[in-house]
Amino acid sequence: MQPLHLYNTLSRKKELFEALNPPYVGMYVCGPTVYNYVHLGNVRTFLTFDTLYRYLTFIGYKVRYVRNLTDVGHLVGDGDEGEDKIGRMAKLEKVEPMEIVQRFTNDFHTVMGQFNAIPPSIEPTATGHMVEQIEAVQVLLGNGLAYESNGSVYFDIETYNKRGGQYGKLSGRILDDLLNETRELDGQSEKRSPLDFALWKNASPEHIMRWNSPWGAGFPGWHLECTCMSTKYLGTRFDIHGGGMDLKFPHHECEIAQGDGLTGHDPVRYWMHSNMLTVNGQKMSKSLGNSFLPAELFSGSHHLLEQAYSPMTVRFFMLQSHYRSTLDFSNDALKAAQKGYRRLANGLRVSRKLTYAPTDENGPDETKQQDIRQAVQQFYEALNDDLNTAVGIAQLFTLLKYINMLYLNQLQVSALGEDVFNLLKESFAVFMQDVLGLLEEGTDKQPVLEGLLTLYREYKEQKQYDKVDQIRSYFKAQGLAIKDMKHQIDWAYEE
RNA sequence: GGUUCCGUGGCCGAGUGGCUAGGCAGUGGUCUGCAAAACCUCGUACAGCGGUUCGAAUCCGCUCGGAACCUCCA
Repeated sequence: MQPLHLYNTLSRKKELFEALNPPYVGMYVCGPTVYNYVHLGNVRTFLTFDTLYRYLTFIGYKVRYVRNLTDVGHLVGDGDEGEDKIGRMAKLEKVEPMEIVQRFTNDFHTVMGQFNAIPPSIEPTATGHMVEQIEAVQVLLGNGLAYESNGSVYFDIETYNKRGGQYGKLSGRILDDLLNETRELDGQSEKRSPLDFALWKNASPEHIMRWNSPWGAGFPGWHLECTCMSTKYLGTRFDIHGGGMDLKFPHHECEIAQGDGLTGHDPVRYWMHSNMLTVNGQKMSKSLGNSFLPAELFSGSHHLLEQAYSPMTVRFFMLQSHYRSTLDFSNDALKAAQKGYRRLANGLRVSRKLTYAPTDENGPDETKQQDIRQAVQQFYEALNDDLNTAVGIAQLFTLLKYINMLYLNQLQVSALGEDVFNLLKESFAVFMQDVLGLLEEGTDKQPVLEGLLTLYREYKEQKQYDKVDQIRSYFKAQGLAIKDMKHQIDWAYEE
């Protein structure tokens, strides 16, 4: 079997994944700026890396997963000018900046929980690492890779590149082109070059988020926090750095330059980027006005949504595509995903009831055994191939078919043999729940349903079809279906 | 304009030289009080043109169409 390969943005190739210090893996993912609600596009990135985290753990790595919260330094508008996003919200609402941070941090955690994302091992904040950031600026000033100007400190890209740095190598940009294309902006005169980015910004008197520093009161630049927090918790060399594609330039480019300037090398071994969620072919973003919030999705209350969709439907929808492809949101696609997910969820429910209790003397069917073994094998192959969850899910549907056949007595357990039966049952549950993070929804209602079903069986026995139909309508209203099978009666998730 | 990427059957979406991905919808069947569910069956699609090759959706070139980044965004 092919071992795990991951696509490295830096080399533009799928590379064999070799942990720097096995069995440990360090993974850093750029988290949200907590100045507003996360929208569905943001969620895609976090679910991608949640799946990677799950899979790495599943195949035996001990992963330290660090995902930060940006609670200062991310500015509105152009480049290094403009208001702090959180500071602006705080002013608008006349509250403390930390109230803004707390509110949207809470929301973010709630939302990620709804999507069944595992919390990271460490979730550091920029404001909590002011000392580290100031120290980093001092080191870069000492190196001659940064310069102070009017109480602000900028990274000197020209010097960095003269010393062998390759600013632009991650995003495939050439320095001269960047210089020619960069718009001259007002107020950038304190920079030596328009490409230079802020490590520390002088705070104007009305700026409410400010910290004392050797250069006066100010605040850290957005790029610096990730460098400081990733290397603090994962070391000066760590395995994986992830984020959305739109962070490649300039954010991750700047991180490489900072990390290189501080440690003498890029701390990151594998750079990974997840692609965008689009709506009608265009990137979902707040500025385009085509974004919607998870809460709106769950309630269906948005003009782009024809109905409500559950968190697991959305998770399944996202996993059906590859993380490096753009994924276009549409109601038709979501509805299809909902049905597909519900079939799987039903399989999960049903598979728990299956036991190995052969009732005949027939021997195993080698073709079927082989089919199941192969599907299990191909699941690993798919995930090992740069986390190809789409192909992994295809295997799940192969396994589902056998689970359904066993459940409906269309196939006898003896045809599989005990080993393959157990492989089928366990693999399906583990792949779906542990690796892909797809849970069965609405399990709390199940006792009530079971009670109704008992009544249903009685009425059916007595051929009281009007009452039978009544119960069936009730189930239908809950989005469930009653199934009358040869040997038993059960319910299932339907539309 | 520069950089990168994409264009797959009714819809979504994998696949990157020969081997049916998968899901949803649709067809016919088995089963059934009627249904539903489940299972079986059926779809020869790869933007267009040219080239390389024994063979291309997959490689190369051109054309058309779309996107992301280059300015805050996961």
